[in-house]
Amino acid sequence: MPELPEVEVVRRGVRPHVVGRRIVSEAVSGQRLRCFPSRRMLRETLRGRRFEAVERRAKYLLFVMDNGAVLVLHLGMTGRLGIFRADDTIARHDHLRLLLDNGMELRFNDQRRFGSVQLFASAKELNIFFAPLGPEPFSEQFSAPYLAAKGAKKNQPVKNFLMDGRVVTGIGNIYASEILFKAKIDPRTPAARLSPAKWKRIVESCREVLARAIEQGGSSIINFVDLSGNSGYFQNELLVYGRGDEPCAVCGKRVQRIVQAGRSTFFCNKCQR
DNA sequence: CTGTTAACCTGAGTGC
DNA sequence: TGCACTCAGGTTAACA
Repeated sequence: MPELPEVEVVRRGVRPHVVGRRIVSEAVSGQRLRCFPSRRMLRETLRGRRFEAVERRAKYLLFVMDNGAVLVLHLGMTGRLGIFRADDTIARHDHLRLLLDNGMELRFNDQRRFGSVQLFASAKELNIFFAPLGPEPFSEQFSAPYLAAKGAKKNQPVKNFLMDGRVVTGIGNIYASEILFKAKIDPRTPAARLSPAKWKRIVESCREVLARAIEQGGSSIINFVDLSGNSGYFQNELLVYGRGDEPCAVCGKRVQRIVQAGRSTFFCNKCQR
């Protein structure tokens, strides 16, 4: 589920609940996630530590602790974070619970277990892990010339190119379709065939679509909710995603659904060339 | 190297 | 009520 906007909404929601608080104890489900630190590692690194900051890189949430360690969460497709009272009922798929020094508990729930939990001892270790990642969409480095250079020899469809975290981070299956609709570019176009002007439209559309989605609290397609359990609103503004066979909002022609690299892509073959 | 497929999981929805 | 099947916001190893 969560792409950049949803992860950013979660970050903004969780930050005021944890920064300045100390971790009293940790509890885990024992269920297998994509990555999960050992109980011992969790205890030794986190117990008694205070949260100093909550940051985001790509679709990862970074909890920076006062000992320099960083707890890194990835929400996968169905991951959620919530703040609960310690005596609130534990839900199915609550995989990590961190009891805070104010009696509240930060809980990470992930139904499909595609999410991950990682611990890094320092920012240096973290940087090694993040080294392969491309730039953030809102960074200066992310520009039309950058994309043109990166895509110069790629025959890969531009939609899949944009979803590659080594190219640019945070764009997933929903926003890739929305961004290309806004930029009026056919998602099947090989990256190498895009003109500088089209790359420029892509960069602008990325920023506009993602910024608007953050403003609207993200998109709730199946189960995304923020820290307070509220849905986002951006799903109401999705122009093509999930609208196969519906009329295009701009020209009225039917929106197409195709499959690219195993994922659904939605687009208007009249508006997007 | 490049690009696609399958696999990792659970659960909701559909059609019979 | 049940069964078989499809699909879902991500990532990544394996494959051609």
